[in-house]
Amino acid sequence: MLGYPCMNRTLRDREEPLRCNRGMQKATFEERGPAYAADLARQNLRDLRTILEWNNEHGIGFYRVTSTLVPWNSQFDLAELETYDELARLAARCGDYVREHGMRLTFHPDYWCRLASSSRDTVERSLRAVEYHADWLDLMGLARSPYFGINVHIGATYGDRAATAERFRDAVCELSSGARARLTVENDDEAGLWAVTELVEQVSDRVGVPVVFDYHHHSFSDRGLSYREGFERAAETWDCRPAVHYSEPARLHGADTKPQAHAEYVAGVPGWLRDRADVMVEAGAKERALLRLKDRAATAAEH
DNA sequence: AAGTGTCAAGCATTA
DNA sequence: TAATGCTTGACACTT
Repeated sequence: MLGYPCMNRTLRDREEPLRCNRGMQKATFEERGPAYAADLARQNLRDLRTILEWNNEHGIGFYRVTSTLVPWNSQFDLAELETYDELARLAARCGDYVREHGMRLTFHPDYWCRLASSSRDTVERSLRAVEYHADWLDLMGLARSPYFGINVHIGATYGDRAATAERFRDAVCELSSGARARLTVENDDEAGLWAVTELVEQVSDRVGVPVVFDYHHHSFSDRGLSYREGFERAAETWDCRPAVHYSEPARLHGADTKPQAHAEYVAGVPGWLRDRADVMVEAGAKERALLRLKDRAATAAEH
């Protein structure tokens, strides 16, 4: 399966925009509190169902859900919301649809989720972030498996790689069983950060967290492994179908940007990767990049 | 209605 | 020691 992250531009551009990432700034949250967050969450969950239907109708089975699905969820528990039952019903409608159609969802908490931080406060906030993503998956009734993963980066070395890996493993062991069962870890996009091999050896082999192979990031930290070799190392850490990320550098498409920047579209996902994994295509044009790929494939088949 | 500056959270780099 | 980039949309305020 192929997938795309978070925003469906086609549905967002409608007269009545559909989206599942309504949020608010701090001042508004302080003024209006969890009740307003619950109202936005209701609209987000309602639209998520429609986005999933649209995806399915367009042959897209894989989707990354935004972390703003329930805005400000770090500040309250879902269960304490007055509209909890309604949110639970709306979430269940999403999960039911996913299961009925054999689809796959993942989450990707933002870059301040730092489970290996040298600051204990940051670790605790990060643990909390993973937990509330897991709450959402529970609410949807989706399996406690990395198939419905919560994907994070280590994202720093704090000047001591071994100590950082150890803190990450310790944090993994602090998670609830439901959250831990869903956690995945992805290779970083800088040479000095975490490469596939390091994640496999220092995290996955020790505490069983599967490694999400990011094809583009691998080019910054390949440690001498080809793309295929990097993928193979990561694939061994999965006991279900691996999830991987694929994107192409914007530079390859003529943009004058830093090497890490993603292109708007992708020319094509390698067949060997598609055969073995579900591929999250991270392209600026989001779902339109996938539609273009399918279009190209159909055109090629005619010739 | 359209335009603009700013935004919860972390870290590394630079000035 | 303090500012900046990351990556990007969307919020919130101004015109």
